[in-house]
Amino acid sequence: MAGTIDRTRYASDNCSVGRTLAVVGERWTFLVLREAFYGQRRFEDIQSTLGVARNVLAARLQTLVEHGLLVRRPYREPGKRERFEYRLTDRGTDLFPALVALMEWGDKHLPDEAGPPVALEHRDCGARLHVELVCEAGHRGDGALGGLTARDATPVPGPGARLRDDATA
Amino acid sequence: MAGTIDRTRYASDNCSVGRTLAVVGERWTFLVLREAFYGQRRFEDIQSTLGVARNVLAARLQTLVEHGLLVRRPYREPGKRERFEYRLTDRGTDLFPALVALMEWGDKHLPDEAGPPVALEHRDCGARLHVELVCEAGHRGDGALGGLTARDATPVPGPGARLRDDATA
DNA sequence: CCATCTGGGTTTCGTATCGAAACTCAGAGA
DNA sequence: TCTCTGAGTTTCGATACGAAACCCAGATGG
Repeated sequence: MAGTIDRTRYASDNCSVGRTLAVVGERWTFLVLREAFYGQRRFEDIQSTLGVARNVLAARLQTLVEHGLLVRRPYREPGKRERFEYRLTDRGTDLFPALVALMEWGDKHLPDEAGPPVALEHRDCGARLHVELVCEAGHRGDGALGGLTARDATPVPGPGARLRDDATA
Repeated sequence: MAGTIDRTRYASDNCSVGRTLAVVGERWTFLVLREAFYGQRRFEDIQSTLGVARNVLAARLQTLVEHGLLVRRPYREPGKRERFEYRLTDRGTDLFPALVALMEWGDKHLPDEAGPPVALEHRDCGARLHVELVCEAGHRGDGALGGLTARDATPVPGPGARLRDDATA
């Protein structure tokens, strides 16, 4: 894994991690998405369970809508006036593996004495779900589930890699 | 996936996602870790490739060391004085799947016209690596690689789940 | 043995973001 | 008409961030 993206040659400012974090890297964004994954859709519900400041929540919801991770859509309960709720789009649900990866790291390295507060079950069979690094060729690693680790990975410059302005020829 | 953690009953402040983000959720932290995964170890190198302010980099490195994701260790090049470098610990490399998940989301949803700037290869066989949601029972999904999606996942309260203070009996 | 260079930071100070609490707004119900 | 409610917006003090200057210690050169 080490040393395989030569930073004396390749720029770092067009990285997909950086671009992703520009969208979801602010303080409360992932927690808002977590609540969305748990089915929370309304401003008041998210605000009260999360305890986030209302102006900050408004700002986060707005940028998530702008970037297409949530859609703001009207709803109306009987006898109530029309209001708005926020629902995950496919773009939003695609971030689920990242959220689960963060959760699993916390479960392992910052454990609550009582155990994990949330577990993920396969809807169809009830077994536990995990995030894993897998090889397209189907090779398995040493992990409990056969997942690979960072030590099995070699990052290589892809087609979108750009040279640094000051790269030596 | 929807509505399965009842937030009128369960507290949100002991979530593993939240605890993880308290450690790695600040602005530059993931980018510092990314450079660490690419083999960068020295303050000057990280600072110049990332363009982060030096005081902020110093602060991020310090909290990553405090939380055990990096170790600060001395090194000495011949004819130079002793200096320090930062190396990933196992605790740090365990965050690799989260980083890859963020990268893959960016590759898919915020693509560079030229393609991904970085690809991951399996060190042993050269095939591409990906992050996937997998079922412990081995069930496969519809994805290209058989990975599951958020829609296959049901979050359920785990042993560490705590009731809200104001939860109704 | 004095000056300079270098890696790895710390200080200072101005700007941007966050958090808490108060305020707004519109439509439903009494 | 008065009040309630969900969904925000405004205001203002407290943090965090960014740029640039400064510092420190041990090579290295003259």
